[in-house]
Amino acid sequence: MSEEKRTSLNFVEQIIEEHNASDRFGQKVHTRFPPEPNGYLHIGHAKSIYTNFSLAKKYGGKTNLRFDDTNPVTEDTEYVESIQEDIKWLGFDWEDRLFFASDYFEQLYTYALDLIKKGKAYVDDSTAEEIAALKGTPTRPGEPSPYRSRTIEENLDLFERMRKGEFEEGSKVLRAKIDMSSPNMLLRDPVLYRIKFAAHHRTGDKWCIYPMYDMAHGYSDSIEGITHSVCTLEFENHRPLYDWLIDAVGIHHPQQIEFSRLNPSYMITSKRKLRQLVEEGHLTGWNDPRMPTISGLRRRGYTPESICNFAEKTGLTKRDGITDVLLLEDCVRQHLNKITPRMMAVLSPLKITITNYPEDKVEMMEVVNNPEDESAGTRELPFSNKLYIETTDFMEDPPRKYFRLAPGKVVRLKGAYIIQCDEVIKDDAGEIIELKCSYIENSKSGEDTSGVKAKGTIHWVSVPHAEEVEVRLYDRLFTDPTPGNHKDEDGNPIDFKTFLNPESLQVIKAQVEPSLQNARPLDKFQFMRKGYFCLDPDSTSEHLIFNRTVTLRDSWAKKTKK
RNA sequence: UGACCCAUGGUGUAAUCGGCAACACAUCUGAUUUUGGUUCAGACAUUCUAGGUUCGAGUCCUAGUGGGUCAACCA
Repeated sequence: MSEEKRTSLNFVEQIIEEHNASDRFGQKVHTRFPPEPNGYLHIGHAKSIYTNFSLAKKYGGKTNLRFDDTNPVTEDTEYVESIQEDIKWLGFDWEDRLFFASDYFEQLYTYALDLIKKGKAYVDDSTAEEIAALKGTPTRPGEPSPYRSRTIEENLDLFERMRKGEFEEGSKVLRAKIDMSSPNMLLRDPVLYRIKFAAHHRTGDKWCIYPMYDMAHGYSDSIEGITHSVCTLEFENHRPLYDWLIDAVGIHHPQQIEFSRLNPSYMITSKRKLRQLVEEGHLTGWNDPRMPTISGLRRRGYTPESICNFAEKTGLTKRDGITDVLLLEDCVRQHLNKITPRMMAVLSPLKITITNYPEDKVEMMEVVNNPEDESAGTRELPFSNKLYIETTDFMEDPPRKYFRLAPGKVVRLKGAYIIQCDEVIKDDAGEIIELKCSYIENSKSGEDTSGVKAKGTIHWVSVPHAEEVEVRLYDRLFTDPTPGNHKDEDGNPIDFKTFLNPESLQVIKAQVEPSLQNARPLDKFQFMRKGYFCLDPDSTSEHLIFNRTVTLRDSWAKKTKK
């Protein structure tokens, strides 16, 4: 993981240090990650997880995992499990501090009674439409509900009966009594409890009233002794309500701090939209390697280290903007470059025959596994007179500065000999189907006395030893940097699916070196000169599937594109 | 036409008490290289605008401008 090289403090750390200086929380820092179990975690959550855990760690504190499970109709145990798996995979540990907002339902209920007794909450019989109508607009004040002036006794009675299930769903809510003319819409008597005859994934049928987010979140923070409740910018307007609710009851008061959410280009991080992609079958599932979900990135071949490094590098501020996805790709390349063994894999095979090499001879070539890591050692690679090279590594009529193979030209076979192309064989359609080459005998890698200079070095696989595997070449899911942010001429939002990249997945057959047979699910490799790949968990020993995580940087491709 | 928040290279961030605008990614040059990878060297900004305070302003003050969020019995 990235070492702490940052000397400056981000704005949250500055706030924490101010709190420490004034001793607001007794020098403690206790954070929490509060996902709602209604979907899979994505890269934006990864940043939040990283932020909360690393902030606490830096100041010697702890981080809780708390499921914000206050809406039984959308939440499910399936998500509770995947979320825990993802956080663990990222490398974070909540130890014994796994909580659920639903653990606090009884306590929350007594807070509600307390609010009622203090005249700060009331039961409203209005319909949702009536409440909305009286709420006003941002520029027009709201008006009080006809039920706003009920007596404390009546409110207490009604609320208790709400809990007992005496009223129909939607017929009554509990609202805070704050200020119907507040310029902050959230302070216009927000709904605190609603009636829902729905089974909860943990409390079953015990409750038929459920607290709303604002009711549950701050109080849960308080109950857990959270000091710094870090969330995203859209909760900024909720902070006055967060503060009001806690002060109204008079309990431990955490500080809510909002930062701008991560917004990588060419991605979408709306749970609703991601669900749509899955449900409409545009992808194979939540863990499709093109998904920005943690499970998708994992299957794509990303490492936790690279994701955390990305979270660190994007920083913590209150400005919102777009983070170039190239930064994420750089993070994963950086890590994979250090840890992956280099492998020979020919993705688009062209057969060559080395005419002056004995037909039945097989030489084992010793090659370095990872030039960035000497401890990775070496391995042996079979070499014979029939090889596959990359179709793109030969050109019959090459441009200037083309360092690869061409008629009459030489090229180094990585870890083996220098060869020269003598003859191009084509089929009836004029397609090149094979090359006849000759090798330079005393040019063997490591013991080259030939004096021949080859400008280029290419990768190869011995035909009789090659394994055919499936390779899935992934590209970005969208063709537009901000697929969710476009409007047509009339100002109507354009469906983000319009920008789906039709070439986000290309499935091919490749020829790879035999040692790849031993790969295990999610093992990561660099396919020489091609990119980083990892073994897909759907692979069987008869059918290996490799997912391309990311290509290598390719300055030649960049140059020739122009 | 309300409230809250934000504004520094193409992008994301940094700049202590007001003191030569720094880092990463991207882009472009060049060197090295048995991966056109890696590595190394170099290039790339009048800090949203206009006033003001000051010897000195990205930083402080005033007025603008631009952008984001808020009108679920979602979180």
